[in-house]
Amino acid sequence: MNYLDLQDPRPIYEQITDMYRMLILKGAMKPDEPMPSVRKLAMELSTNPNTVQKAYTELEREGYIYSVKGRGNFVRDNPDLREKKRKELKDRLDAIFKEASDIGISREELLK
Amino acid sequence: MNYLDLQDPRPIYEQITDMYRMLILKGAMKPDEPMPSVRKLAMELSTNPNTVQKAYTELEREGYIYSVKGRGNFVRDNPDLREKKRKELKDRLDAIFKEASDIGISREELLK
Amino acid sequence: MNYLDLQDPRPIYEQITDMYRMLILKGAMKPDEPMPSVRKLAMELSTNPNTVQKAYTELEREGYIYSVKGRGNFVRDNPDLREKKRKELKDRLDAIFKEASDIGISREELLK
Amino acid sequence: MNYLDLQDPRPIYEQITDMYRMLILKGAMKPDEPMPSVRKLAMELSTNPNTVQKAYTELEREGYIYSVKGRGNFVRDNPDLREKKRKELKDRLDAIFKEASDIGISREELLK
DNA sequence: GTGGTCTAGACCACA
DNA sequence: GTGGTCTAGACCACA
Repeated sequence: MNYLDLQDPRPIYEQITDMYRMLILKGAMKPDEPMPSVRKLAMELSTNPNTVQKAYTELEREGYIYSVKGRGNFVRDNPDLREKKRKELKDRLDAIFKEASDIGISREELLK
Repeated sequence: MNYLDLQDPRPIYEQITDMYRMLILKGAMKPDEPMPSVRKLAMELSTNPNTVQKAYTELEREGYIYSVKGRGNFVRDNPDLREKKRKELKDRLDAIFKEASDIGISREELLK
Repeated sequence: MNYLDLQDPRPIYEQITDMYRMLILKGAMKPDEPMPSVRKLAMELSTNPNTVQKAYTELEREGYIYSVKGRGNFVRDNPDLREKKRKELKDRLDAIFKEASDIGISREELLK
Repeated sequence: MNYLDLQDPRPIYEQITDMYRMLILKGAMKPDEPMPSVRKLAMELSTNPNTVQKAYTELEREGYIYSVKGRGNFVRDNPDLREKKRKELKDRLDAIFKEASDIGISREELLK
């Protein structure tokens, strides 16, 4: 089980979303598998339920999970997410290459 | 001269540091060349002098500029900066490759 | 028989009322025809009997069904329901047209 | 100035997003015009700053506004929003027509 | 002054 | 039990 890193400059809710995005994209959590309950995860991470709720709301908005009132949150079956993530990583890669090229460092020099 | 992009989510002081880091690394500003005065740049960017000051303090801390009391700020002659920056870009690149590999996307798939 | 869509954001009891409202208005269920028993439907939908009970109470309140103590629930003979539903749909339609017109989109532009 | 309707079953934060979505789409608020500050709007609506913050976060996510740290929130220049909204209204319209047709009510009967 | 994050705790709807 | 909304209040970064 992963724990939060208080040294990490990212806000707690973002560390939680990042953690579950990876678990879901990696296939470690399968479609329709239940997410930990908001209150339980808050206790496990020694954080506030509102913070977990905020993370879950964000994951739902992004299509990673869905929520059923009174029952809990569940992993969504969303095959597009992987492709979206690939594109996002590709864009970040290109931004780095551009930054490098602006100061005269070539792709090759960076990759080697 | 570049202007600030208010729609950019980065804080203003960071947009300023980023801008001057690039200008210096690129060689567009030479060692010992004077930086614009804090007040003048603040006016040009229609921002708060405190914000420009914060950016300059950060650039000084990173070794990009030096300040002379009563005279202003100047570009520092620092040949290591380019290598430092290359390393930083390389690290960010590797972080992306790791993130990709964690969800089963290879370097090759990302680069093509 | 329709099943519940757990990814549907509507609460389960509402999905049940919606389903039976349609079946009754459509004539797929006739007056005095018995509704499935609360327990049986709960099992079929793998949901909680309390949830089905809540749906039935709502359908009764709206005049779609009537309940006979000890015997179960039955479709009510209620010729006004169709007209009520027509009016409700009409109202929702007008609300959409108003929302559109507020931002300068005409009925015609929306309908085409 | 609009006030909240406590009778309204929608949550407060949603009433706020709905209100500003309309104002922006209608053109009553222009690109780069400042939104009321979180604290000020909270006072005006006699609600909690967190609730306004939640509304603004949602508006930002949907592309209606952008936020500048330390300066405030501003209306975004986003010409796609109107088309998105038109599509959303169209979809809701079609859903009503489908519901009607399922119980034997024609488009014409509903529109007249 | 501005927004953003977080905690503690209440209350509600739903299953 | 579950999630969702809201309040009150603190603290931080930024301009």
